[in-house]
Amino acid sequence: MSSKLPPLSSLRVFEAAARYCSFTRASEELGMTQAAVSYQIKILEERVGTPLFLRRPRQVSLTETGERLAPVVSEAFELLRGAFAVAEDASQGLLSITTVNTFAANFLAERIGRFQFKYEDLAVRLDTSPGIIDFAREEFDLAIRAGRGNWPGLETHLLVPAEFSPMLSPELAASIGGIKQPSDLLKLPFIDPSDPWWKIWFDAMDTSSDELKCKPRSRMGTQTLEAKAAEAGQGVAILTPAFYRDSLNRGRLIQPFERVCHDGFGYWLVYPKARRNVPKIRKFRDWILLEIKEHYEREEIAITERRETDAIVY
Amino acid sequence: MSSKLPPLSSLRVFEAAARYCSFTRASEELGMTQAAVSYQIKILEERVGTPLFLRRPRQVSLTETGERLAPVVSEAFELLRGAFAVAEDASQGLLSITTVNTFAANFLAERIGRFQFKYEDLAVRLDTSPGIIDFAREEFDLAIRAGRGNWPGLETHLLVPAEFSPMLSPELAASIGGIKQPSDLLKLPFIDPSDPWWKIWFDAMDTSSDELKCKPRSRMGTQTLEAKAAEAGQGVAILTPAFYRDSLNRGRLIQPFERVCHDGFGYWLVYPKARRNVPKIRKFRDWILLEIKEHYEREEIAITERRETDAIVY
DNA sequence: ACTATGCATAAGGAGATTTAATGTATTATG
DNA sequence: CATAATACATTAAATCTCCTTATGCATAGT
Repeated sequence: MSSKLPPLSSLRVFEAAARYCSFTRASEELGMTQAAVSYQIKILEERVGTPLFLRRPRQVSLTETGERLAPVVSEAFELLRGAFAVAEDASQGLLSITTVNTFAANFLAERIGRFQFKYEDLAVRLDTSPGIIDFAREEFDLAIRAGRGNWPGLETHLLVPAEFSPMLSPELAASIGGIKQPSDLLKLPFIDPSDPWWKIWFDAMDTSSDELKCKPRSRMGTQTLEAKAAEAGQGVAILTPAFYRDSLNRGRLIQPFERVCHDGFGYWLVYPKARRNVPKIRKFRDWILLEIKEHYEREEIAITERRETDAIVY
Repeated sequence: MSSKLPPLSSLRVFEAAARYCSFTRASEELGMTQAAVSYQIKILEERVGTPLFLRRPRQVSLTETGERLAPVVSEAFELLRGAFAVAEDASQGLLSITTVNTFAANFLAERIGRFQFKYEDLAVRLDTSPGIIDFAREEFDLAIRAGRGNWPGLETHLLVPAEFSPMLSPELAASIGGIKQPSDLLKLPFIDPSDPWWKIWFDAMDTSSDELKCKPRSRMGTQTLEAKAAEAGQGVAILTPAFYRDSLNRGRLIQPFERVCHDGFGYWLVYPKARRNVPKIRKFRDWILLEIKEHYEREEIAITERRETDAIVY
């Protein structure tokens, strides 16, 4: 199918040497010594079976064969150069992120616009899917996943620790005269009584929760629906407060107890270690870590404010 | 002017791997191990900054970027393959020879046709020029030159030793009653009395030639004209018998004495040592050496025959 | 469950490539 | 005309790339 190609390294040298008609000049462009150029040309000439350059006194010139070869080699290299320049650009121009739904809905969706505004030449593809992701197997630059952050070979940044605390609508709380102590919650319906987080939280509050039977695994990632149900006053949910600051501030949900628990899980930004310095990856990483930082700074303030308000309400 | 190219060796590997969508298959085509392919692809991916293959369970497939790159890389390599195939063919298809005039006129001209007939796909360019030739500086495959055969870096084959002996037309010989002894020649005009060969020859025959004053350097390469003059009966010339076998056989010239001298000079086939195995060079070398061999075999016979004839004439 | 297939990785080494130093030839210069 | 400057060739030694061997891991097929 294909006659064997000459050594490719010698071709690159030939291309440059032919352009300049000078081994010395070519060696400068290629960042090597003149001796190396001379050597490579010799290799190529031996391979082709005929001289490619005529050694004139103070310059070399192409032989007939060299003259025919040079433009084709140049063209081929131009093709490659073009293709790779585009490929590198293109690969830098699209940032594809896969994220678990909870994080997308409660944090990323409302902020990603700012990222796109800041980096206008960077298109963002946002994919929402659960489960783990194998970067060797799927075309994503970044992933946001829930877990403990122990993924080998991947760079990880904790975005939001999966803290949790019971939440409910103010109306539901008022229906039983307010929530004064943890056991009050047990008078109300639970939106997902099987969530293991309940036990952890009640244990931390030294309150028995035997009547709830927990599932073995937490179901992080489905908080969005539970939150909607809680807002609608259908019961008490155990949620990650950081994701619902807005609802709390607007009074659509209340978090009756400051106490948050957490089980070591969290939402992580992950990507292959080897790609940590790819520009678009760096851009997103730096941006989101700053957003997170600011978010928590504002949350500090919000909590203090609510505490004061709550003191009035209850 | 040009963004740097990725390592070219990795491109060749990529091209094959993309064609097969299989590292193993590619490694077979390329004659290397699967590990080597894997390594090269990794290099390239790191260089481009993005994966080019998705590692699916039992096969790899191209990523979007890989998909865009593959056809361009293939095209570039196809270009190169084509160009070099042609160049190699072309460089094999034209044999260019530079030769000194004497040899061309007296030996090569009448035989080169047979070479061209034997190798019809080989065009021959015959250049007649004196002086030395620098293969690094001029586009010739072969040269035929007069000298002592001591050219460093060049492969040399002695074609015809520059032997010499006086020759003249039979008519001129008859005009003084035949040539019985060397001194008889001195009674006749010399076509080029300054040729240093005269002295060597007369010395070898123990005959004084003081009346001739020789130039310091022989003038090999201009024999053709002297021979013509001798045939026309204008005088005695000192010539290389091997070149005038035909004239001798036809009786247009006679060589009165068997004794030939030589001064170490000769006609040589020369070419760069490094190119000794280039097919067209090998073809010509083998062909001409055989022609020479046959020429001398026939000359042996001719000399014997002439000797018998001469015995009758004189 | 077991085998076969396909890719990844690590270590080691052969060979290719590059450099540094030097030589040769030619042109330019004082 | 001698000298300096330019450009390429050549050599040996150092370096580094690339390849192989050996091994591991995951998946698909039996």
